[in-house]
Amino acid sequence: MTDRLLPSSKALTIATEVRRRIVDREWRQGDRIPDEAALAVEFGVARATVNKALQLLADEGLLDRKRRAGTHVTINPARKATFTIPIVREQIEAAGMVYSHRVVAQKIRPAPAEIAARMGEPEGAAMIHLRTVHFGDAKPFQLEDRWINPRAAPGVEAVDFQRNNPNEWLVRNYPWLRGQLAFSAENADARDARLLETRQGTALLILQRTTWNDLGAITSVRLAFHPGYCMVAIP
Amino acid sequence: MTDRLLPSSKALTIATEVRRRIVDREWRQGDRIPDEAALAVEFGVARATVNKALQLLADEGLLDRKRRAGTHVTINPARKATFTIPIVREQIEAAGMVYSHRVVAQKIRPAPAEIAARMGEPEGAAMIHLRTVHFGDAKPFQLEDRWINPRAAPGVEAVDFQRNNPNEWLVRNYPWLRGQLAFSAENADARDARLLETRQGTALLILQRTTWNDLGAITSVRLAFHPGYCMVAIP
DNA sequence: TAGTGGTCTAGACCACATC
DNA sequence: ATGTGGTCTAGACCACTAC
Repeated sequence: MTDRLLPSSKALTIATEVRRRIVDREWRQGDRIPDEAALAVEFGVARATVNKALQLLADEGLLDRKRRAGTHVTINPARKATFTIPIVREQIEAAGMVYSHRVVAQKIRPAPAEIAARMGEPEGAAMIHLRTVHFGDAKPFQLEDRWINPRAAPGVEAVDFQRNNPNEWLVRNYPWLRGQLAFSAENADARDARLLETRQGTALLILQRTTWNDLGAITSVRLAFHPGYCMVAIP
Repeated sequence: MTDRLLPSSKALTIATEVRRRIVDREWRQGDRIPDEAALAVEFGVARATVNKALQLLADEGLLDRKRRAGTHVTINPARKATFTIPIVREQIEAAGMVYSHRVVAQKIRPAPAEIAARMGEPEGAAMIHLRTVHFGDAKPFQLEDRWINPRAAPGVEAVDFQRNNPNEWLVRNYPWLRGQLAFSAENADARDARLLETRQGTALLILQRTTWNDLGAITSVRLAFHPGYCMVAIP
């Protein structure tokens, strides 16, 4: 009854088995489980292998591990979900549509207070402001409102963003060290509605992202997805 | 200039240094980096330690690793973000507010087609349907519309959800093996608006989640957050 | 077919927190 | 004080795949 596709490594096999014992309630929430040495004997592997398996489950949030106290099944497992930060072009092409984009505005402007604060840069710093619509099969898919800090991304002033997707250019040329990312929902304003070809007031999924490298904030962007868009994560 | 807080382990130190080389463009997108053996010599550690560091960066999406082909800096790094699946009570209490909840509806009902399909259960299967409002300082924070499958969570019929927060009870008693999770935005309908004390049409962030264990789908829930709510992730 | 990463082992030492 | 996990090492064998 417990047979499934076998994970390909010993560590994964052990992780799967331990997960099963937890899900099947052989080991209950709060229980202390056998220590690494004991499990190593039980499974006939080295302790390092058990350690790898249990660290995996601890990362998933299923186990709490502490030196000396041992390993316990998490009582209130606030588990984690991961999602891949989407690249519009790939998203659209993966859906079998033809990708295109149009830059509807590009200007060098002083950063407004809100953006400057979010990026940790002085208010009024000169930045590139871009508004881009991304299309799938000529239907608006995503609206991008981006500020780029030339001091953290030298050379960016010379880029032709009609040819180069701004996100792809940045990510390829200026990898980031640290980022922040938030989801929210907003009612479409007049401009959102016009560019996304929908009605004002429609609920839009908003993804707000800011990234930094050694030199400071690279870029801060607000992505508004077309109505009905759904972003899936993998817990 | 590159001095930062030192990571506490050799593997993390190496990961940090390799990340720095990528961010500082010593190693460019698409470049092949030295193999594990070479880096082990350079850093004066065992190959296993380098392996651990590089696997970490590969998980982050910064490196592509293939046997025989070596390790390359990812060309178009679609990096990952993780967020902790929130537990309402903790969220509210962490914000310094007083948590409370009210079950506004609880019934055993046949699963409607959409829910059954999402859960992979037969249409019309008897399930518990719950509607709960979660409050922070008596202000509506989150609206929960949940279906629970008693066949995957035996004993659930007897639980008093006025006393036990449904999510906490389930998560403590029936850990899940597999889950699905999606974000979207919806305009508040009449009921959403009434329960969240807002206006109809307001944009709401929606989190839709379904979880499974060995016995089948445990629960499927739609969480609607109060207007303006923002969910933060850690890339 | 040979070079690369993936994984495992046996052993070791250490840090930490509980007992 | 002592038992637990955290980490590292040196060595080994294997799987994959680019050459």
